[in-house]
Amino acid sequence: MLMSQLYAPTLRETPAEAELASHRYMLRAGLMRRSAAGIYTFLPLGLRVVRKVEAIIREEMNRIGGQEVLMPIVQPAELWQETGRWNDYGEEMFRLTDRHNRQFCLGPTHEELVTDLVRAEVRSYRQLPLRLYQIQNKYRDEIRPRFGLIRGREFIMKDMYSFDRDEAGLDESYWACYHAYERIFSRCGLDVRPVEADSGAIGGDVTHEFMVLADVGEAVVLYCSACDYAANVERAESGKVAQSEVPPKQLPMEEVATPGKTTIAEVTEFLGAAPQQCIKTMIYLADGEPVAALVRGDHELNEIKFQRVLGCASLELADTATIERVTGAPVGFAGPVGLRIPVVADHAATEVVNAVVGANKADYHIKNVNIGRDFQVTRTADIRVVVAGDPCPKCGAPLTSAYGIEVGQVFKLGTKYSAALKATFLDENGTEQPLIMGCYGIGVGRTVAAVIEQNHDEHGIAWPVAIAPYHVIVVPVTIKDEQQAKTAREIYEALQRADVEVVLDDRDERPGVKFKDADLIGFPIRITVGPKSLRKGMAEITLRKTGERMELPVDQITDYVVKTIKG
RNA sequence: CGGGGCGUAGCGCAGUUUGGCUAGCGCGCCUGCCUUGGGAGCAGGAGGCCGGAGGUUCAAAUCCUCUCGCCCCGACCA
Repeated sequence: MLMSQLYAPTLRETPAEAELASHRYMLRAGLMRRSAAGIYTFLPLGLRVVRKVEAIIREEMNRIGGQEVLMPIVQPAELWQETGRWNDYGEEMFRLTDRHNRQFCLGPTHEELVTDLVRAEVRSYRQLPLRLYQIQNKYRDEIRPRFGLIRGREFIMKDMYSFDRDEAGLDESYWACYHAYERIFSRCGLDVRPVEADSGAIGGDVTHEFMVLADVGEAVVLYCSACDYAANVERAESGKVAQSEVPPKQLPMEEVATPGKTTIAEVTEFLGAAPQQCIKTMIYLADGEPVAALVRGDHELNEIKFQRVLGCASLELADTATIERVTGAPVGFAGPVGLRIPVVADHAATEVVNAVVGANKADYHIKNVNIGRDFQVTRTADIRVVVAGDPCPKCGAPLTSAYGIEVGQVFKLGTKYSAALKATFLDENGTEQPLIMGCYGIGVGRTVAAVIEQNHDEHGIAWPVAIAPYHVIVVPVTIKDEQQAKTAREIYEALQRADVEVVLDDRDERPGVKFKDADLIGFPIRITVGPKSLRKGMAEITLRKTGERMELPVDQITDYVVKTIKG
């Protein structure tokens, strides 16, 4: 490809819309352009990268027995109504109506479609396991699209769906995919960490997310430095915190006036108590019924864990009226003493001796409250947000926290969709069974963005060879110099014959411009043909990632390049 | 959805408070000269219904109303 012909409009200045390195460089290097909020056009260079990531994904999916299909973007409402997700998905679903007033959505995912497809054809255990995947655009009307490809409303996603006859089969599918993902991301040049995660609205119980650790990530992950424990903050658990050996003596309860002090910060300051000495009481509505959650004052409640503990379908903070009704006090003075609703306490909250709690009475708190003596809890569970420094639940070593970009997720779905959609098969005994499903997604665009986050410097992108849009750019310092132009052309053609993906920068630009563009776009290898080396019959090779340079005789360039990109 | 900010040339911005005669600057783009190892220089040039609609006025990028779009922060943790 000739640079003069390549549609890669590079920008000297950063477009105002871009915050992250990946977003900035994808625009500046001419990989993509924005069409609407969270919706992008891929330009030739960007598309080449996307296609390469997809190719790697296809290879690894095929390798574990995946078969590619292509399902529609536009999906009928009926299927989604069958599983209940037409309502459950809410505002995030792009919906449309056709001329006959029939309702459709732009698929945010394809569980319904694929299950519908399979239920019609799969009858027997002999047809299992079945692993189908597809790569295509999906749509979610994100509340706030941002960060370029990382949180878009239209995005390219690979999804695989597995259908097995039993749990053991599902387990096999799941781990086959897990390991395929490790290979995929590693081949893309990413440093990825699989973490235990929450399954959220999709359903199912076992799930891992594949996280690219990066400061700009949207998700928080906790991982252990001593063992292999790693989890999304939504799921992360904490080990037992060591208690002091001699528990302090329990003191008598004492009501204290705390006028207008409704937050932990205000109360601790006013009373001169430590936040760890307080127990926060929060009133929630679980499927409409009030329930109280207790966490230590310096801890935060993890709603996702709390909801899992309660096993309820909906969970939200109670409204002011409900709080006043169940506690008898305005917001800010709730406490466990005398509460007549179910109370769930976090483990750490139950260990506070002589705690400060709300008095369920306006402008009062109670000091020296003790569990067992002064109040009872319905149950104790792990319901708080784990933070860095908390002990690892597996080995007790302190956990570290980091931000991550989620590039993939694997789920064990079980029978949630097959049961709802009556996708069944007959086992050896002739008994009808629901298919056991798993689903496995990779955000393709997000993966590209994540690669840039992990592979860039102040000059631009430094692509890993495996997904670089082109491997090599040949830059004659002065195209008007006949000797340089001729040699550059020869090198370019020799590389093409060797199946190297190469661009010749044939533009009549000053060298600085060409070097800057080469660095910005991020070709892994640059071959400079200039007067200095050419006099000696040589050309210069520069490796983008390391900045390493060397001179090589012109006729050895091809061999060197081939070896470098293969190895 | 709440808060904040922004829409003026392909990109980055000034001008808007205090309305005023030809709407500017830098980069990019086109032509020519010159230059060629890290985004050169000179000269000439093209390109804008000032996001859109309505209103006020002798006069609107500027004031008023409505609308559309985009960016950032937040979304209940007593």
